[in-house]
Amino acid sequence: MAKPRTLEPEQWELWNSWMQAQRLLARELDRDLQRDYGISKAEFSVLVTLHRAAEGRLRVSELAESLAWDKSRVAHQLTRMENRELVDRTEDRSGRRVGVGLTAKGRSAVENAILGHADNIRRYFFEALTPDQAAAIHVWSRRVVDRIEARCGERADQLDANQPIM
Amino acid sequence: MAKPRTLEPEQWELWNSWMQAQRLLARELDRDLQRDYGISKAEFSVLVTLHRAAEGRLRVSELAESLAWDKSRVAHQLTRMENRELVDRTEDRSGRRVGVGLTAKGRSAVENAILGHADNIRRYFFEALTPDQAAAIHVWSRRVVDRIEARCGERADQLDANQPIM
DNA sequence: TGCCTAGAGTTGTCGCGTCAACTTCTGGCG
DNA sequence: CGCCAGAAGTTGACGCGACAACTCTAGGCA
Repeated sequence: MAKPRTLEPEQWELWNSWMQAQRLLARELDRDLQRDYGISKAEFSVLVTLHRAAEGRLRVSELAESLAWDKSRVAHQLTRMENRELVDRTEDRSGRRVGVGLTAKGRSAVENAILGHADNIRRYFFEALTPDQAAAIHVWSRRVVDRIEARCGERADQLDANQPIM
Repeated sequence: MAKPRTLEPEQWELWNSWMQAQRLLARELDRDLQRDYGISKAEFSVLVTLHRAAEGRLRVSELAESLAWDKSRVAHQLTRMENRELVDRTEDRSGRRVGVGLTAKGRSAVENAILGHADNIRRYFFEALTPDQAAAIHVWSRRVVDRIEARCGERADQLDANQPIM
């Protein structure tokens, strides 16, 4: 018996409902954050990371590392957020950008949003979950991440798992 | 004891690894599809849906229904894919667009991609999964979808779960 | 007949995310 | 010192996804 060349129907069923769950969940959390606090989940991720940085000010590369985001993604996100005055970038005397911090507006946004967002995660994610389901998902998630990062390793990529938040 | 206002550390841990798994998985599948078959997962979804439609030709609204996508999303996707000559739109005599079908190029792309994609799903998703984890995830996914769709129902939205594929 | 509403489909705009290319700085080594 | 590799950061281009606004048409009904 060679490996089956396609998935079994019940595997497709699982795959589809998982994809669906994942998509709806992300969309719902994003919408709620937008509606209730006026920020997106990408913005929220950046704001939280800055907020819990001890010094309150990070370099782009530290943000990228901490979020496990590509540095160019961080740069684009920061220019959008700088336009919205949620963060500010500081420059050294030569004009080189060298640090990112919260503005007053950014700080209050994240401090307002964080509890509501946690509530939403609990409501949509955890309240649909029994403890053994939680355990199963946790084990499996880590294994998926490990396997993919192992494959990335073959390509000499590096992605430290750190704190993705969203 | 009121409800806790934030998540427990182990809940954050689970949440983070789940989000991470979900993101890496989607990205990896997308990259593989792109590299091996030259199509994105959005394109793949559309092609598969058209491919398994009995008549081989669908209306935009049927595609949207079947994919559980917004109709405007479908329209945008189709114009990109029409430019790449993966699909073609047929018009009635008044020039109104009235049907979408596969081109020869689209058909061969999807027929090549489908087995490889199923393999990738198996490799990344199912091989990291024990049967009881699979069951747990399946139950939970459906519950998440139900809960969110119930909430959407309150807003008089409709989203028939049908066949999301990716 | 003429109106009028509901649905189908498109378009524009914007934020997110990836990739590749580019500049500028920095540190090491001859 | 001068050079050069590599890291830090930005930019541009492009596809994806959501939302709102628009056109057009078919069907119903006076």
